[in-house]
Amino acid sequence: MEYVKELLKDTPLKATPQRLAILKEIYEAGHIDLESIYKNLSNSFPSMSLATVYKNIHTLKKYGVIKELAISGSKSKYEIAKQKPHHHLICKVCGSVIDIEIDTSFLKKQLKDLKDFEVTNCDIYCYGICSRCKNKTSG
Amino acid sequence: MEYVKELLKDTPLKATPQRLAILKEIYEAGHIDLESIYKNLSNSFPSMSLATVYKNIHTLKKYGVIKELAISGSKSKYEIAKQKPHHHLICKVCGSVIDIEIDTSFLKKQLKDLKDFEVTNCDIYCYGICSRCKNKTSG
DNA sequence: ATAATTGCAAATTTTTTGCAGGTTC
DNA sequence: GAACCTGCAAAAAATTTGCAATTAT
Repeated sequence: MEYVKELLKDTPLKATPQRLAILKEIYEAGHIDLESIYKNLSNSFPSMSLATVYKNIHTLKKYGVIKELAISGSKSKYEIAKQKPHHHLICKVCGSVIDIEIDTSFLKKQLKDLKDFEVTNCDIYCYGICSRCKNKTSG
Repeated sequence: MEYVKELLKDTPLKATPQRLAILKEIYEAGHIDLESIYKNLSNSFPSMSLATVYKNIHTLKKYGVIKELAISGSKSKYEIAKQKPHHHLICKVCGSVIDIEIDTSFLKKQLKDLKDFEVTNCDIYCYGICSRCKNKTSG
């Protein structure tokens, strides 16, 4: 619980048990959608209301504690924001998300000189099939 | 209208006036969200129902005629799928989307040898501020 | 003590569905 | 004429809101 509490230290947000439980869920899952957070917590935290999850996702995103991954064709997933810069592999079959480090110096080079747009950050989503699903299909 | 009709030729989809109007709207807008399609068409096509827009977006996406851009923090936008490969600049202020061609050879090189994932395609979303919004802010 | 947060229930918004009538190929 | 598509209205799902009671700092 201490790790997730740390995540709030630069924000005005209070460390309520509900909020910490939500953060812990995201932290442990790596990437998780809102409804799954709620369902998973319903066991360990029966009083948790869905509205609280919504409100927290909104607030945590607003303060940059978590980051939303908007995934084409399925629900958004959330991850802890403060991590080493990385991008994402997304399995088209099972929907799982895997972090990947990509050297983006080439990209920055290409974007630096745009004259009608000033880029601050890029998200790279790589779609394909994970080894687990691939083995199921071909095996 | 002929251009958008062409887009359906490799699919089993019928060229209804509603469907063509939706495609034309997406084609002309470049990138547009579902509700805007409906609202824009409500003038020129008063009988168009929202359910028809939903059903068409779903079907057109399924057959690869259009592509969904999942944008973190706002509604998905749709674009015509058959275009020269490109990626997207997204203005954080006004939400506008601009196509950009990026040389992704660097990326492919890095993704080719992953052993636990087989990448089929990548989407690059570059966030920042467009010149129009920048001029408003600083001017 | 103060301001923020929760949980609930209700309201709102978004998306899906079933079906009768009409249309495309 | 067969299969598909539309529009409507209703249903279902997702998200937001207001507020009284509670809790963190």
